[in-house]
Amino acid sequence: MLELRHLRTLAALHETGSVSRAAKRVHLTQSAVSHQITALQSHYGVPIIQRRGQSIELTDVGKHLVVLAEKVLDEIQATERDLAKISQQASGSLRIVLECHTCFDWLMPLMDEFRQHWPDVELDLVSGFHSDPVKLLEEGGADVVIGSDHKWQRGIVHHPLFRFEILAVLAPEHPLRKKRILHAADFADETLITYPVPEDRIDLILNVLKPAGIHPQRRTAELTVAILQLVASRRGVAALPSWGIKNYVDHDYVIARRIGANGLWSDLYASALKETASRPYLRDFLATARNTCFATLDGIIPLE
Amino acid sequence: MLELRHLRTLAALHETGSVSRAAKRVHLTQSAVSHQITALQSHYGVPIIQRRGQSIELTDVGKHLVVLAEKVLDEIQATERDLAKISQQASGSLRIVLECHTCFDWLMPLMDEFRQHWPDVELDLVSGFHSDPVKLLEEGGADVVIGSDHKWQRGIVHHPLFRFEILAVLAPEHPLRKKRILHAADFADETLITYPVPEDRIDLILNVLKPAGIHPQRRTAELTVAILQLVASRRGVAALPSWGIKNYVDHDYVIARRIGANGLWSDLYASALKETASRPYLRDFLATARNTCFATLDGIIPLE
DNA sequence: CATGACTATGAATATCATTCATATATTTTT
DNA sequence: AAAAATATATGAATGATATTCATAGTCATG
Repeated sequence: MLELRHLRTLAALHETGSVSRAAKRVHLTQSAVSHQITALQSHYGVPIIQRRGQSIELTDVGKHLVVLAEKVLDEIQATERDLAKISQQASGSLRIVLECHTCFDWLMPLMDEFRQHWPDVELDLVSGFHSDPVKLLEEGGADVVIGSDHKWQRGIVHHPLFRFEILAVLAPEHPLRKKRILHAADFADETLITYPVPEDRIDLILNVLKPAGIHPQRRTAELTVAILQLVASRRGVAALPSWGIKNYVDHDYVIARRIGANGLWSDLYASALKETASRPYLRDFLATARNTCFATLDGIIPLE
Repeated sequence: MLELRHLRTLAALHETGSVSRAAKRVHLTQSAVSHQITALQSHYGVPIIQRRGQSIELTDVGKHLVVLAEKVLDEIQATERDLAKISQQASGSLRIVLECHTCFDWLMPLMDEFRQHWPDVELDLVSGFHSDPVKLLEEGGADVVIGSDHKWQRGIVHHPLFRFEILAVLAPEHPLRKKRILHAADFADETLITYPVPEDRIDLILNVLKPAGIHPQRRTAELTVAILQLVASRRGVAALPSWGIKNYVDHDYVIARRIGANGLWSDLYASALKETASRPYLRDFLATARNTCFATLDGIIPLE
């Protein structure tokens, strides 16, 4: 018999277009998802997915079920919000610390949506730079930290959001355009354009350049668009999330190159105090964050 | 985590107003439903039902979940109809044989609804009296029989619908009004008004009067209203399903009395050939039949 | 053609829902 | 008032079945 678990994986299947990625998305093994699919298919007596070489495609029946899944899962989320309101767990504060500057791109629309759903929650973005954001949580100055730190700490829970690739961004006519993959040495004579944060918070420097003993010039800008403008006008190169630059790359405003043979990847977590993490509105925030990210951001991979 | 199974029992809980009846409705034990409730309550951290002495009442939270459940379950049913249409399993015939005359009361609106959902299914009511309706199934003259027969037969499946009580119906000023419970002997000098079917198809005669050697006079009428009119005008007494006479009893047009200490009960099944029973539209028909019956008919009890 | 990435499948395992047995609570009956 | 009947709750045992594990098959790519 049909269960919500099936609808959840169906939705993930649609989002990710792959059994194994969908499995990660719903925190199962690839095998489990495969079994679920076969179970569904034998239940309805018709195929639901079709192998398309590498990845998979949903059949007509599959698509109908996905439509159902999205509708139903949304409705469930909505009534769970209602339940929180009824039981008066719908107020409190949600002060967000953002370690990843580019993330503001997807966070802003998300915050707008959140504000509508939880009008009684005090929503804020904690501005400024914070050397130890987790300390901020403990001191009560913030409620969630969105960043890549996830070392175990007493009383703190880290909710995995997603993994994304950081690409080098160049002007279209930049000499390095001829290389498909860039390495540390390629950055030696470049000016690196970054957000105005310390070196140890920039993955490219921390994980690639510094280990190779390369220390390029730096120049900073506050906004992603500003960085891209500088790159496009050949003032230097940058390293940004693939989804943050997709539009600009698609329009040939800049070009993007992989960094290192396997690429430079970063993981994003939402961290909170154990107690605050159980609040309905925070759970809802995280759920919708994941939903919208997987729906709107290209090339991201589920974590865990 | 919430699953459809929870929503299904929640809906049953709402319909039946009792844990044990809901359990029967979803084919589980009372214990299982009780466990499900406690699981849900601990998941949401709030009570969902409240004991009201004998039966139970849903809390505010519970009611919200029921609303969700009904919406979601309807949507699932609707898309499952769509799936059948896509995979071209939405045509065929549904010819219904009705052994229980009163059932026409709930069957007619159901047929109207069904016709909208399955426009390509040839829907018919097989009229006339049939001594061996199951034979009709095997001969291909009908697709479903709605009646109380459910003895095992090769190739036939009996889907339980519900159990209902058959009450004696009297004119309000009938002398027998003084008795709370009627027994076989009470019918000795009465005229029994029935549908025009053989004696062995009338539960009162078969299970109560004949064993007691009582053979009252009989008079027949085709329609339930006609029978009730005859009863009201003191031409005799009748024995009809409790839900079939509820409106008339509530308006004091007639009165109803239990037959025998434990009452006279009858079970209703929908029987079909094994192969036809697997058709999507037939499964849908049975599901909606149960749904509408439990929603609209008073005093019926889930079977099995 | 070898290698890596993805999916399918049967068997083993683990989880968790359900049942069983029993206790508690409430209403009805005598 | 006590007893019987009816309804629900609960812990332990059971059973079902979803998930994982181990492995083989498929498809792309350099």
